Amino acid sequence: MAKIKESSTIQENKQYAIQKCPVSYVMEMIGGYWKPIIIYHLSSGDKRYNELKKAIPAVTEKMLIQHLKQLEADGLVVRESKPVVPPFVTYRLSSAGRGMMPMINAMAEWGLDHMKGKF
Amino acid sequence: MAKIKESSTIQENKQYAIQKCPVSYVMEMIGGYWKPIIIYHLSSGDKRYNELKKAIPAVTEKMLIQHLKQLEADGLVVRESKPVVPPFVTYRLSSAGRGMMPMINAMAEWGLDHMKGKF
DNA sequence: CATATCACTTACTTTAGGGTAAGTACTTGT
DNA sequence: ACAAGTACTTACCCTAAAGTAAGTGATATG
Repeated sequence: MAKIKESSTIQENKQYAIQKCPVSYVMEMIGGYWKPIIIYHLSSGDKRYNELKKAIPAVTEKMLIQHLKQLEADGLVVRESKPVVPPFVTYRLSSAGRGMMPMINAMAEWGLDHMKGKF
Repeated sequence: MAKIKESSTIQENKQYAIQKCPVSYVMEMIGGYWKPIIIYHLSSGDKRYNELKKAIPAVTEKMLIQHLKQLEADGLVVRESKPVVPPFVTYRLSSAGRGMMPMINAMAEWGLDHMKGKF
């Protein structure tokens, strides 16, 4: 996975933000272009890798798998693979992942309100 | 302000995400490293430019002003300047900005819970 | 008359994230 | 023997976001 140069100011500032600010911490976890969309698709139930791929046609395989790995590493998503050929892999939200649904809904609600010009 | 090459796939995908997904839309607005921190400092009342600068020592002036301009352009923050010398400029949350506090609080709550290992 | 204050600007560099395209392993079906 | 299906990997390139450092304008103050 992409190497990071942990001596850069960018990294230092990011760490600072993530540690000082729980909101930055959240955004670090769900901040990729495709992550909210992946989470949305998983919120309605487990999906196989290929199902996600078809559900989100614009995403490339590299990005899809990269985001899935990150979500898994952050404990938001659980990956389950059956040792068969062809492979059978399913992804689903962990309890932490499901636990963020109220937050996600709050975000979506504000977003929709703001789009519509409320406030 | 930074020019964007709107013909790139990155831009297309971003537009797709922002339009399809209200959560991505929200993150586009509050997704800079410093934006949540700026919003946090403004949530307790108006601040002068210099007060923000002092309150967030690690941010550079370029980033601070850039994020403030974006927040203003997105209607989250209001800028008020008195035509005096030296300048006297204050920033405060707009009603839309204040309207996102419940959402921000939901995010912070989940973030803190997750940091502490809840779920 | 030089320096300080405030709120920015501007030109340039670096880096992390995203994108493209091709390849891998393993087995079943034709 | 060859293609098809599934779930990835890998190597390389491009762009937008972030950072660095210096400069601007208008006035007041010593």
